[in-house]
Amino acid sequence: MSRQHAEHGASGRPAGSTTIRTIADELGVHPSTVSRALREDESRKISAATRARVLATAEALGFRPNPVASSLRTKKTRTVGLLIPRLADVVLARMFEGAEDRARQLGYQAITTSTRDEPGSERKLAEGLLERRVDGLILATSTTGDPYPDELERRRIPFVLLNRSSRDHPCVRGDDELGGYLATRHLIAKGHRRIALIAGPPELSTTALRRQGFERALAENDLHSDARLVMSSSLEPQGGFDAGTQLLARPDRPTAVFAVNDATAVGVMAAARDLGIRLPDDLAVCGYNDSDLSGLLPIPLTSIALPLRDMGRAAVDLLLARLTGQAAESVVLAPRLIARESTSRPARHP
Amino acid sequence: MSRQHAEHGASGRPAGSTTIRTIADELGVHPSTVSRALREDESRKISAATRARVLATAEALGFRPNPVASSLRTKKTRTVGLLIPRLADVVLARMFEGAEDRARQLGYQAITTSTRDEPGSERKLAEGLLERRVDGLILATSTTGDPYPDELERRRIPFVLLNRSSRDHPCVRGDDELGGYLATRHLIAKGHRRIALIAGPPELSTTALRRQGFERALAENDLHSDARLVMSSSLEPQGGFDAGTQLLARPDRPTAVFAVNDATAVGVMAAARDLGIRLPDDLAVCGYNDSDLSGLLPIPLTSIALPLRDMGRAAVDLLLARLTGQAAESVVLAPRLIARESTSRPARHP
DNA sequence: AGCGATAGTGCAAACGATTGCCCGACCCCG
DNA sequence: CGGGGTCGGGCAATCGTTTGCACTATCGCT
Repeated sequence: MSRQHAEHGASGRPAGSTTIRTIADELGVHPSTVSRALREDESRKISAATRARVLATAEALGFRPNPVASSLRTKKTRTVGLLIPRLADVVLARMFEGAEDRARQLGYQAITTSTRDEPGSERKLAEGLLERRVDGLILATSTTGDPYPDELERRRIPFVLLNRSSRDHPCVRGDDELGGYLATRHLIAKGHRRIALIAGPPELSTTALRRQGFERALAENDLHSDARLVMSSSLEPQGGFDAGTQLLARPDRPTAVFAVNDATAVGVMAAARDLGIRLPDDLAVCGYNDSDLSGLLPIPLTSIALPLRDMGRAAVDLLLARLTGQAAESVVLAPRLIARESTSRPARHP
Repeated sequence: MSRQHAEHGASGRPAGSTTIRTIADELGVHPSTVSRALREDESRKISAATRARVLATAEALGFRPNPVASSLRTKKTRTVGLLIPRLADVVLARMFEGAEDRARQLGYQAITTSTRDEPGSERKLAEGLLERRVDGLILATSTTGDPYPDELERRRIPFVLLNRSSRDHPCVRGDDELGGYLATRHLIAKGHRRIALIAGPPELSTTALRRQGFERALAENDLHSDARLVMSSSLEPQGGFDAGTQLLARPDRPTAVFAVNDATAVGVMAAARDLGIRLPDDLAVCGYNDSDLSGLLPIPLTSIALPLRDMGRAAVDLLLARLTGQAAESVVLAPRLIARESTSRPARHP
């Protein structure tokens, strides 16, 4: 209440100037009493009257509890670490937004770092977060052979996987097998029989499962899977462009392409353009993720939509469940096909 | 050294099990000695011999200092808060990556939250970060009338602005006036005389300055700025589409459009397509930011490139300079025009 | 030889919150 | 009136690190 405090306008005193002790002195009670009064939970050890007084002067003094002190004592930081491959990837960014949002709702802070897909950086960065004493980790980075989740398990460090699964660690992901199936079935329904797959990198669960769905759809329709029509690639547009250029230069080129993400699908479209192949008449293309660009391309792109934001949210929920020792069931969310112009024409067989 | 420690494999003991005190006991010295030995800086108050011994057993015991305890004592968290409008925006995400990277290099942790462009959320989220005791803030969210930076200044809270400037607060940004000028001059050089501007929201320094550059280029070439060819818009593709649809439906429609970002430029291209206007012959389009999509569109988009990652880095450097009380000069980085097919044809005047 | 400087450590008090334990007051009831 | 129970709150230790201060050798210098 002194004059020096009055300077700090709208937002009260500078953060940290008033502590639990200031309040205690003001009221002539013990700091521990203040502490208990401030946290509801404490099994009714505080009279309603003093609690009210504490709350009132806390408010009046603009008290902001110091989470650092609290963390030191409780050994909980109310912080979760989120590791993702690249932030500039729209898909991951959206999951991040969901996660960050949900974490904040629950009184947690999400802290995120991107591994840039550099080898070994997943582990290094995760350890960095652990040194900062995050309560748990969300990994959106793991690959199929990745030993790191196993190690975390052994070390009893709470974590969940996001988007990409590995072994049977708790994971929140889309149903990629189903997504691949839906995409391919859609193309088959349009009459396509020579369907290529831009498969992405093989060591990711996402791409591997989309491929399985692709093959299941082919098999169900008595189409043989032609290994020459399945191309590994990066997940960047350039990868789609390179693979697409090879595929489309073949004499018996495919009439449809399923690309495991939108970025490579865009690359394929660019390759087609350079080869003078017109969409959607001469070639159908289906992507994955339904990034916000899909609908705005000159030829709007058919794609598989995933509830990305919900996935981020669910990952946080799952992790927090693990933190409180509850049973943590993996979550698999359903994808949805969004049909657009890029697959609008029936196949024209040569 | 006991057996229970041996279980934890590759990464040493569980984080937090060995403290400075463990080491002190092991060596028969006082904890304060260990503390001093571990931090180089300490003005040579420790003999090389004991330092070596401390370092050795710290290593052997897998000691990881607890930053929470350290923060409590020093009142520094080595953490900076970064506020950005939307993470799913490629431009911002790239700046974020730069910032996060640089922060880590310097022993800091960047923690990021996105405001989703919701009104009032900048302030609310920033205060949340401050309650978490971040050492400083990087705001990529401020608008021209925004009172929040002024308030932070009054409260003596260290911060810098990123991308968008406000008053003369310390800021790292691209030279948007120059960028707007370069884009427009490029279009003029192609022979265009009726050039429209998709201006974005007027309350951002970025868009306002790009517009100023646009008008300077026109004035230098004795072209009058036609208010009917300047359209406010959102920064989303939809905004470009709407504005573009209006502009291009005019009988005396422009032969070129400068859109203040790539997303709206894509929207304009979509509008042109719907109206049967062909690019690049009937219409030239120039965007801004050179997002990685620009080069992959069916008609690759001419755009203005900014060193986004460097901007993120520079913002961290600037903030840290302020934190250590050094002079903090704002940084303005130069943009670069990347000419592509969307502006490849000379203007054809009706 | 004497004396001040200095290097190297130890000591203990912080930092701000949490929490197990204890204690006094009061109530209820036989 | 006494005993057990409950309620409300105080006490002090604790989390792990940092840092001002005090102390003791050792060293250099006159």
